[in-house]
Amino acid sequence: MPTLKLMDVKSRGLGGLDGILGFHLRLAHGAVYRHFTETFANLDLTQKQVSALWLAAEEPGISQVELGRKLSMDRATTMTIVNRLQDRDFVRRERSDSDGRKQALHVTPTGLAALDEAKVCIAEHEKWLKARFTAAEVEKLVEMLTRIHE
Amino acid sequence: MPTLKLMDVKSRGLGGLDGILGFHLRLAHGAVYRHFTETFANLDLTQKQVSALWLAAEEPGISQVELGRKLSMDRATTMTIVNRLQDRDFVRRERSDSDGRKQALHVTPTGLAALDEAKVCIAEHEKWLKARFTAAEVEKLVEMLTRIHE
DNA sequence: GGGCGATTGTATGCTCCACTAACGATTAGG
DNA sequence: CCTAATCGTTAGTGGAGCATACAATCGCCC
Repeated sequence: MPTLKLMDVKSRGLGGLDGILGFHLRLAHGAVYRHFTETFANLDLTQKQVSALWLAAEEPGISQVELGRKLSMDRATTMTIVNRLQDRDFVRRERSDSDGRKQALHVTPTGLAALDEAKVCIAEHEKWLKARFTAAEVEKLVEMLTRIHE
Repeated sequence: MPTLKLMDVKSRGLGGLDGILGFHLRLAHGAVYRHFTETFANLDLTQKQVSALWLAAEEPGISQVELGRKLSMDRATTMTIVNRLQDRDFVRRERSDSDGRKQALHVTPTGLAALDEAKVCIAEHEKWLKARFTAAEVEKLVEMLTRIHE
C-alpha cells in the first residue's frame, strides 16, 4: 500500500466538514453573494438594499419594522438599510397618519428607476444561479429553503 | 370582485421576491446563522472559526492559503480568522520547512479540546436544521448546494 | 380619561466578515 | 540569474447584525 494520502479526501478536500448541511449552505450563500456583488458592482447596490427597495415598491407605505420583519432584520439593521436608500433618494420616509409611531416608506421615481435596472441584473443573476438546476429542482430547492427560513 | 388585496401575497408577504432563488438562499442562510450563533454563544466561536479549526485539525500543516481556498476566503480574511484562533491558543503557526513562504498550521491540544466541544454543538445544531427534512431530502439538498458552491 | 405597558423609530457602539491595495520574503522557471 | 508568481502580513473600507438606551406614540385596562 503506497502512500495515497491525496486520495483520502475528495477533490475539494473538505473531509468531515463535507457532511455538515449548514456548512454547504454557508458556502453556497457565499458563492451566490460573490456573484451578486459582481453583477451589481456598477449599480452599487447590495442584496439587502435591493430586497428592501423591492418590498417597499410592492407595499407602499410599509413601516420599517414590517419591512425588517419580512427580511428578517432587526430595527437597527433596517435603519441603516433605509438610511442608505434615503441618502440616495430612492425612498422617502413619511410619518404615518394612522399611527404616529410609524414611518411610511415610499419609493421615489428615482428609486423606481433604480429598481427597474436592478431587476434586470437580478434576472441575469438568477439565470446564472438556476442554470445548474432543472425547473423541478429549483422548485424543490426553494421549497426546502423556505422550510428553513420560515 | 371585492378588494382582496390581502390575498395577493402569501402569509409572509414577499410578493415578487418570493420567486427569487437567491433571496430564499439568503434568508435560509440568515436563519441558520442566527441559530448557530445562539448555539455557540457560550463557546464564543463563529462558523468561520469552527470550520477553520476543523479543517486545520484534519489536515495538520495546511497552509493559510490552502485553508482559505477550501473555505472560499481570501488571504486577508483567512488571516483574521487564524489570528483569532492563534490568540486563543487554538492553533499555532509554524514556518513550513518545504516552502519558506508558507505557514504550516497546527491545532494545539487546547484547540482540539475546543473542537471536540464545538463538534457536540455542531451535532445539536445540525439536528435542529435537519429535523425538517427526510434523509433523502438532506442528501438532495446538500447535493444541490454543492452544485452552487463548487 | 388617565396611566402604564407595548410598539416604533432613532442613535451609538461593538463585532464579524469580505475585499482591496500595498509590501517583503520566498520560490520556481525560463 | 533574474523575473514572475506565490504567500503572509498589515492597513483601511464598507456592509451587516446585534445590544442598548431613549423618546415619541399608541392601545388597553382600570
